[in-house]
Order: sequence, then structure tokens, then C-alpha cells
Amino acid sequence: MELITIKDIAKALNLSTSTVSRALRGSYEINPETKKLVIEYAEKHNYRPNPIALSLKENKSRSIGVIVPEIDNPFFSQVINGIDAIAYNRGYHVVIFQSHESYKRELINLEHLTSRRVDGLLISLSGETQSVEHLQELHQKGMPIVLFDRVSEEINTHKVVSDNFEGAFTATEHLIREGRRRIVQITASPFLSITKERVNGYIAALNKYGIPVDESLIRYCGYDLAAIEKMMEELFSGDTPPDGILTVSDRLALGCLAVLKRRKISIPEQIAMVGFTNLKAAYLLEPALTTVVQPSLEMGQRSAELLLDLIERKPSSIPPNYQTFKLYSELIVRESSVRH
Amino acid sequence: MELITIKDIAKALNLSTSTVSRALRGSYEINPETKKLVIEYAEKHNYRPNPIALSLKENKSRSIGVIVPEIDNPFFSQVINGIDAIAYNRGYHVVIFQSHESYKRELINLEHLTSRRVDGLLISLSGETQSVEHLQELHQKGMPIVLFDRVSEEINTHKVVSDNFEGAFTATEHLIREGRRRIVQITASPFLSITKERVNGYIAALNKYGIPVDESLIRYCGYDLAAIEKMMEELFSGDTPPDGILTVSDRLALGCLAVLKRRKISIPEQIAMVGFTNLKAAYLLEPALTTVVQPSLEMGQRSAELLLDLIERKPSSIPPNYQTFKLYSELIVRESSVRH
DNA sequence: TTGTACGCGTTATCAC
DNA sequence: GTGATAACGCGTACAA
Repeated sequence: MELITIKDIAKALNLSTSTVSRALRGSYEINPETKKLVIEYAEKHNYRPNPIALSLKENKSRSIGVIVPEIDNPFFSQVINGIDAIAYNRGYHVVIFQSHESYKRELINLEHLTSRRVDGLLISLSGETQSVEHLQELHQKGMPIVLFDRVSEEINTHKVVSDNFEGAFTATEHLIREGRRRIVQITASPFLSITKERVNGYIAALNKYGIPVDESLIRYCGYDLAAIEKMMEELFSGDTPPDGILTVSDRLALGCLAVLKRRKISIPEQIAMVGFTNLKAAYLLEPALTTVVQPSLEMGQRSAELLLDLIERKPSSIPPNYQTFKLYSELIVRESSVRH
Repeated sequence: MELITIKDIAKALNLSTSTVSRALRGSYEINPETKKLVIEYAEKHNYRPNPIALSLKENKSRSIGVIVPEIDNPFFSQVINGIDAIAYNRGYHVVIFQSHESYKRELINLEHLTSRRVDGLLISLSGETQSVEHLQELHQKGMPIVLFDRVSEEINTHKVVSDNFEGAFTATEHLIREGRRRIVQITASPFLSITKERVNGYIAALNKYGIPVDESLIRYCGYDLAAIEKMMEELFSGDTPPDGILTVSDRLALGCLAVLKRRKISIPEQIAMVGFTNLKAAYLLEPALTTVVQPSLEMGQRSAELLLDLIERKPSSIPPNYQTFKLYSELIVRESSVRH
């Protein structure tokens, strides 16, 4: 735990710092005895190379930046978990920033990241972000970037996403097969890639079964719980309330379930529901909730692996054609969700 | 965004690096014109001081380490949120480590932290941790440390906790006043300070109302959901099932609610329940759940403020007597929890 | 007012 | 096989 440096070792052993350095790194041919002596002394005094000095020398921080909309969101905290696992194994710091769904804060985060000299960036876009010029600029300056979950077509780099189209398609199809026809999709910011893909999957499923698309059944909604509940109340106050619901996030599912409970609308008897959710709570409390489980942990791991590969490879050997990796989202149907 | 250094500015302006440095820091008396020139150039080329070089020079990393049992736990992700807010405002990095409730991993984290040269440490102990010698050693070597939530008597430094005794006392009293007598407390690792305090609060409330303490109604339980449910099933299979429940964490509350739901035991008609919870989901899905809300965000903020004060103060001026700051936990009783 | 020299911890290069 | 030196970027004591 002591703050011992290579210089201290050199002094103590009457050697030069360069000899000590070589002994420790074992690179050059060196007198085995000297080497042994140095290594023993280092171990005894718990020598640890100063990562800051190394960073300065190598012009690398051995840290990666992560920008997420909110840490306090089960999906993202699970992703961070995955990132964390990979990064620490490979000797990297993870520095986390939150955009709080604000484009402005995303820009500020980027500024912080660059001045902190992170070696690479993992980012999931804010709900407000419509242009990714800020990322492109950074990317062109040589910063390795991997986008995950909420990505953009407009930047050419690696991306890791879940198969949102397929997830929404399967979920919608499940509802249709259970006999539902008036299926509402409750979704988030219309700017997000995940939103667009999920809406497309939903529409494709309706089309497949010849159900006309009713635009009023696609509801875009912010994350504010009160707003979600208000929208839901509205939806169920009309003459023709939905008989099926597809929600695409934890918070949306919760607001939705809360309103159903309050109105004593029972699942699955009166209405069927599928939620994209990462919250273990949801299905425990509402066993009839069919769930599209996001591969959050895996997404974090894959993204981090990709980014670290990009960072550690020489710039000239970075593959010219970036790819989008799609991870499988599982649809989990529980017995109790089948209509009695 | 460019990687421009002080040296580049000096070269471009035909000045020495020291002049540029002074101009930028504005410390020394310097020719106003030169100063203006330098600052303009710096702004134009987006100069940012290299934090790594500064760290090396000042022997400070301007980063703080945070060790939590799990990131993916709503209480801790909220605490991290609070830490984050304060730290970034004051120009510090937050480096997060997870102990995964393992003492061994806590030790490894500590090792990483020190070799990473963090300026200070915020830690909430793992469920396995019984001795804090590892922390004491580090603390005696001069590392500023603030413990939060799960603390230890055996180390003398600042601590930030919520009032667990009071929280459990109030919760238990609430149950008693609703007419419950067989109140079970379902709690976590017996080693944790929070567990002991909550058990004490529970016992004190029973004593106040002359209810004998039944040791079999204090259940220690791991975080594994399956184990929680098994324990609950056991509890409710006996001849005299509880008529009141106090759970002290989100996961325990969830496992508990899941079993009640499965056995069709209704709240509050058949059983009353209070949970320590930070999960917005819980009360939404079960409105009859009375909640002890932990001041998680505030805890993060207070802890970070304390730690940064410790770090930035000269060692000689650190107050010799460390304190434990208790934050208030609010008991939230919703209408629907009153027995009909 | 400005420039020179040094040190923070480490490694690479060159010399011995 | 080992030691001296320079360099990474910055701030500052000291010299001019």
C-alpha cells in the first residue's frame, strides 16, 4: 500500500532506475541475480507502477468513457455491469457520464470526456439527440467509438443493439394470436432508433395478420410517470379501449400496470400485455405480464469488448467497414398469461 | 477537441511555456497584452490542460473510488447518482467498483483503488465483511475514507447513514397500531450495521407495546430470489402465519410480494406490510405497500461532499473527531393500506 | 514581465 | 549488463 516508486527501489539497491525498470518489465537481457533482487524488493515493499506516469508517457489514460441517459435505470445499470466486467479484466477504468436525456448535457459530457483524455467512448444516445455531428467530429479525430442500444445511422462505427424489430414483431404477434385486435404500442422518444425499429416491428406484425394500423394506437410518451399515467387514463376512458398493450420500457410498463390496477382491469382476462422490461420486479408482481427481455448484460460486454479491441489495435488495422451487432431479445411467456 | 498543449501555444506565439502557463492561470502579474493573446489563442484552438500531467505533478488523480456491493441495485444506483452529481461539479472523476457482496472482491477492489491512486474512497461494506482492518490500514496511511449506509463501528472516520433504528421502529409501530401482533422481519446479512440497527428498532417497538419478541420471526436471508421465496413459503405454511411483514430491501420485498400474490393473500386485508424500498415499482404495483423511503440520493451527495472536503483540506486541518451523519428515512403510508 | 530549469514516475535510446 | 539522459505536459522557483 506504500507509495513506493522505481526510484526508491533503485536507491535502496544501489542501482539505476533504468535497471530497475528493465528488471521489473523483464524485457531486456539482464543479470538474473539483479533481476531477482529487484523483484523481491518490489514485492516485499508492494511496488505498484504509477498508472498516471504511464499514462503521461504513453499518452493513453487506460480509461473509457461511457455516456448513458440515466444510471438509475435498470437497463443501463445492467449494461454498465457488463461493461465494467470486461473493462476491469482488461485493465481499464470506466468513467460514467449521464446525459439525463438531454442533448445539451450530452455535448457537455463529450467535452469532459475529451479533456479527460479517455481512450474510447461507449454511448447510448439521449432521447433528445437528433444529430450526431458531435460524435462524428470526435470520431474523425481518431476517438474509437461504439454506440449501443440507442444508435444512429448517421455515424459509421461499430454498433451493438438488440433486435428491436424482431422483439416488437414477436410481441405483437403473440398478442394477435391471443385474439387481440386493438393493440396499443406505448413507446418513448420518436427520435430514438429503438423506437423506430419497435414501431416498425409492430406494424409489420399487424400487416401480416391483416389488421389495419390505427395511428392513434401508437403513443409516444416521455418518461415522466405522471404523464404516462395521464396518457393511459385517456386511452382507457374512450369508447373503444385497447384489448392489448405493448410497452417498450420499464417505466412505461409500470405506469401502465399502475393504471390498469387502479381501474381494476385484469390481465390477461380483460387485456393482454407485453412489456420490454429489465426489471425483475415487473413479472414478479404481475405474473401475467409477458416480457421481452433485453440482453442488457451481454450488450455491455459486447460493446466493451469491441471498443477495447478498437483501442488496442493500431489505427491502420481498424477494419474499414464497421458493423452493427444485433443481439437476440427473448420473449418470455408465462403460464398465467394464457387466457382462461 | 484538438490535442493542443501549452508547448504548442508557446511555439505559435513565440513565447516560453512558463509565460503561457502563467497567462492561462492568471496568477502572476503578466503583460495584459500577452495574456490576452495567449488566452485568445488557447480558446480558438480549444486548449484543455492535460489532467494526467497535472495529476503526475500534484500527485493527485482528481478521482475518487466508490465501492458498492452492486451497481445494479436501485438503492446503490441512486446513491451513485448523488455522488456523481457532486463529484463532477467539483471536478472529480468517479471510479466505481463492485464487491458483489464478497469480502475477497472488496480486498481486490481496494488494491486496484490504491494502485490507481484515487484521492479518496467512498465505501458501503459487502454482506460478507466482518473485519475492516483493510480499511483501517489504508486510512492510517492517509487515504480519506467515508463510509456510507453499511458502516462499521471499528473504523474511526466520517460515516453517512440513514436512521435505520428509527425507520424500523416507526415501521413496526405502524404495523402494531394497525392491530398486527405476529410481525415478521425479513432482513439480510446479519453482519451488516443496517441489519443490526433495523432489528433493534423492530425489537424496541415490540417492547414498547409489550409484545414478546419471537426470535423465529426474525429471518435472515440472502439476496437470491429463489431462497427468499422458499423462506416465505415456509413461513406461511405453518400453523400461525404472520399477520404483518417488515422487509428491509427491495429484493426482499419483491420476493415477499410475489409469494403473497401466489398464495392469494391480500394486502392489507389479511396481512399488512411495510418495506424499506427504493424501487418506484413496488408501490405502484402494490399500492397497499407502506414504504420506508431511503434517502439514497442525499446519501450519495452528503458522502461525496464530506469526502471531497476531507481530500481538499490540508491534512493538519482534518477534524480529529469523525462523525456519523444520520439521514431521515420517511415512512410513506398510502390510503389504500388502511384496513377496510 | 518573461525565460530557464527542474521535477512528478516511467520507459526508450543511446552510451559505456 | 548497466547507467545516464530525454521525453510525456504542466507549474513554479529562480534567474534575468
